[in-house]
Amino acid sequence: MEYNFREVEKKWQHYWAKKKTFKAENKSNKPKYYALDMFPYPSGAGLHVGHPLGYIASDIFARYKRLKGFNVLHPMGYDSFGLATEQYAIQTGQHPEITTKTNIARYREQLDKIGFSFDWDREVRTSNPDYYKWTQWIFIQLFNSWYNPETNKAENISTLIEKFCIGNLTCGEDRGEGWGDLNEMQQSDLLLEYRLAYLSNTMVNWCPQLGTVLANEEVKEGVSERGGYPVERKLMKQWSLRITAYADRLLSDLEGLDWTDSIKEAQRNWIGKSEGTSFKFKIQESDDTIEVFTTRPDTIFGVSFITLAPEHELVEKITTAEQIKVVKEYVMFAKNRSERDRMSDVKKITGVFTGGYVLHPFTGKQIPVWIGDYVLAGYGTGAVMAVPGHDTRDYAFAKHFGLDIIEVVAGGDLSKESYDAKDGKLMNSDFLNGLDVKDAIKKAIAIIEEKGLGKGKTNFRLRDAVFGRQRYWGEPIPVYYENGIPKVLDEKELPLLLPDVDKYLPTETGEPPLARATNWKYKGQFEYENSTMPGWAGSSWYFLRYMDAHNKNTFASKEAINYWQNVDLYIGGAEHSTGHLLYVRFWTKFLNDLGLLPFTEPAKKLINQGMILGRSLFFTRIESDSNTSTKHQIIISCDDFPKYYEPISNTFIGEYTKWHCPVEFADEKDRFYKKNLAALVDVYPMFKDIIAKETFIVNWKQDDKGEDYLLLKSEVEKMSKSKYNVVTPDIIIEQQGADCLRLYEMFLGPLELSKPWSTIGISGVSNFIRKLWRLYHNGGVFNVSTEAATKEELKTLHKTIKKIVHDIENFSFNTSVSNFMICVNELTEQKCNKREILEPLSIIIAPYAPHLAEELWFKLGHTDSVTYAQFPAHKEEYLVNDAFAYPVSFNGKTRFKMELPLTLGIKEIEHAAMDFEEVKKFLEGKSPKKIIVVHNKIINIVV
RNA sequence: GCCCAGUUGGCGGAAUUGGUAGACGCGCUGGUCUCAAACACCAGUAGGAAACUGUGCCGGUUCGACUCCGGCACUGGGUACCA
Repeated sequence: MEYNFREVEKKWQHYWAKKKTFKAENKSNKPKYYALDMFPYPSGAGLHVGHPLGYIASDIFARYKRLKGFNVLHPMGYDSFGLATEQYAIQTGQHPEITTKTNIARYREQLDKIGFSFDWDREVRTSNPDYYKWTQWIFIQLFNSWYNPETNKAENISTLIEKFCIGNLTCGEDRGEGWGDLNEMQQSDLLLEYRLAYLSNTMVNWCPQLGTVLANEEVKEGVSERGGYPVERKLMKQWSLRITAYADRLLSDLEGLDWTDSIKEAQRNWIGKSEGTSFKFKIQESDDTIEVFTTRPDTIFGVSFITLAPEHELVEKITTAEQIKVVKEYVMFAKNRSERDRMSDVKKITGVFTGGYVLHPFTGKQIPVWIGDYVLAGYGTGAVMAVPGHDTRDYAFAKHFGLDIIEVVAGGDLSKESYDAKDGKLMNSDFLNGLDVKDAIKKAIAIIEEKGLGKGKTNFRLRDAVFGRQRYWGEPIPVYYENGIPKVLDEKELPLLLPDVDKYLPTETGEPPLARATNWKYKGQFEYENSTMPGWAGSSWYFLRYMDAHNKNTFASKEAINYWQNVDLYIGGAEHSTGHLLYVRFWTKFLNDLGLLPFTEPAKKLINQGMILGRSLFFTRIESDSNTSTKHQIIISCDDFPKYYEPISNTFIGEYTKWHCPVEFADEKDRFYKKNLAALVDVYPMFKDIIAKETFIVNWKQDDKGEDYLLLKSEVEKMSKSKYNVVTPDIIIEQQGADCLRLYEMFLGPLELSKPWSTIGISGVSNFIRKLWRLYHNGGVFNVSTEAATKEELKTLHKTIKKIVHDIENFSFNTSVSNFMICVNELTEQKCNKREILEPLSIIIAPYAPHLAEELWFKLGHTDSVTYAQFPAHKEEYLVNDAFAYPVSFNGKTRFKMELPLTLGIKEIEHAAMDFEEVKKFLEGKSPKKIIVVHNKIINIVV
């Protein structure tokens, strides 16, 4: 009887669920291990073959750790608030909650079929009120906290009020009076400038099509990450989180983390720390000053103009009467440019002269003040001292407008380009002349500080995170407004439930959907905040909830947190490197500041699995003749391209276009058969429009059986529903089994590498499974002997154990599958069916192919699950060789092998080599210059 | 532009971290079994007739380089006027 994976896999999945095999206890004598996956957003498309890649890896590791005697927490849940579900709700009117439930059910079914060892009793869903109650609770803590720079941590807002009361802190230049003199509104406004969750007028990324603001990392190249809609800058009153308070700690704590360098580097770049100096230029004939930020104070004598951001507050003040018209026009132009426009013509230089001047602090010279949109309002002071000689952007601006370029650092050729390198001697720079750049920076700062012109300052690129979304399907922000003053709900009043609305669209007046909720008022009278939290809110702390998923009194009990600590292994996609991973680190540090967590980082080790790419297939079409009234759409096979191709002009005759063919309609040779046309149109109605047209001609080809087909063009791209290239794991599980899928996904290559999905090699893995099964069977009957194993058999087993342990601990799952194959090949060769070998083998393969392992374990006579067996240790004694076939090389080129006992010393090996016939032959009578012998490795003879 | 990762047979990929390049698997070729196919099994498979040549390209260090160093090219990902 061959291995019946369908029956076996079902049987054990049932067993695990019934016996709660993977239930993790919050108390145990065993050491703990927390293996976490980034939880999925349950979309309507279901799980595709890319999702399980990381899940399989972490599952193997979790199962391995159980076998090694650890108490393992390996949970799974759903990031179930989000835009896609809401867009679907808008289109169909179906409540997002229903869509979410359906999608989750489908995900769960798919996950179960792969045989993961999740403790499902701990499942979390971010859209469940039981869960988002605590997301809201954390928001309230953020609102009630400020960041004390003296203690370098978050503290309750009361300690700030105290400082105001005793006058240690002033209430701000424009307020002047003491805390007690401020009215309630003024006090509220003042505190909002310090709270970690705060309301303010900020420049936000507004996406009109989505009807909401977006965080910086949700905007890619000027369009929204989801949907690809244009984004513009807009000043809006918004909730934000003061992540910038943690910028320095987020940066410095990266050091101790076992994360990949590329992720750490991405975070460093995103945080963007830059150290420099800020100092003031006095405006001519005015008491006002313009403050600039620079990292190159050494180039102070190279300043030939000042550039302000169009939004800079002094623009109006400094502009002269003659210039007022052009300046106003320019500011309007800059404001109305969308983000994408601005980004797409970065090289286009725009700006205007204000007519105003500032005075150089050292030379007293007049310096013109310009406005340019290459200066960002949100960074530094929104003003730069332009040093065209030594800054590329300033140089371009100066060249474009014909402004002076002064050389102050020797070493470049300023007629061609600016010289930005921090290398060379200062010139034309008064007291800095002759100094190296490094020393000049020091001296310049010293003198600027001495003269009281400015001081050293650190800037971050990181912006505070906009936290409100003008959308429905998210956590309501637990805030109400009393006389226009924002106040948070009492903890006892949580959760603030998401109200029902008649439509999931903004109101006629442009208010967010929550404004549609009728009778939704705090205590029946105060307006609630009607924006909701962003998608990343719930995922910023979910790893904590798994520790104690059903706790009604707190987000997770102290005992649970103290036992589980932070995540030992976190696996997920690299696309979350600057979004999710920064926020979850931020929240962890914040909760640590409040004394609620005993650790400051969420995850000790992080691995990014590579993306599994899809292989898209395309119909290719040539539009025959664009001049005649009837255009013929000729669909051709891609290997017919040359017939329609004009090699001289490098173009197709007529217009060439392509469109996706759903991959499941093609055979393994990328052929689409005419007989499937009706089915294609049936499943994908959009093809009807294209194919049904009368002007549509298909150049079918014929295979050897005379059947009509088209050869499709293939390309590798991201797997997505819209590209018709999604492959779900379901078919593979149905045809080859879950263990096969698990092994195959690991066998594809290193976990971190991106690779296109292809099932071409899967038969090798499925053969391996059958071969392994056959070791334990003879003619279909279970047949394992108790005879003692031979030396060779023991060597095969122990060699394999050693390699597998090494591979797992280095997350090299692809090579461990190879090693299992080698092991099974050797044991088959040895005709081994000894229990002494096969029983340990069934344990070490259990993390990879758990269903198969359980079945073999059961057949070996065990009554409990293999999950908690003991992982065998390898014994070196079985691995010792007594001889080694030394490769003998001449000048580094390997020529032949020579078997010698390992007991021989270096000198003896040398002698043995010189006596060897083949060596003599290669030496041709010459004597060698040198012989290099590396014990157990190589013999190299230099001639 | 900048940052990161990568480049090895027809293909996915190995190489104990400086010591036999191409493990393992796919594919392909030939064979056994079969009326035939599937499955399974056996043999071969970097290129070259060979000497030899071969890990993206050029150079270096070394007895010895896929591995280390310098320079370059290409591919993929991230980021974008951050002063």
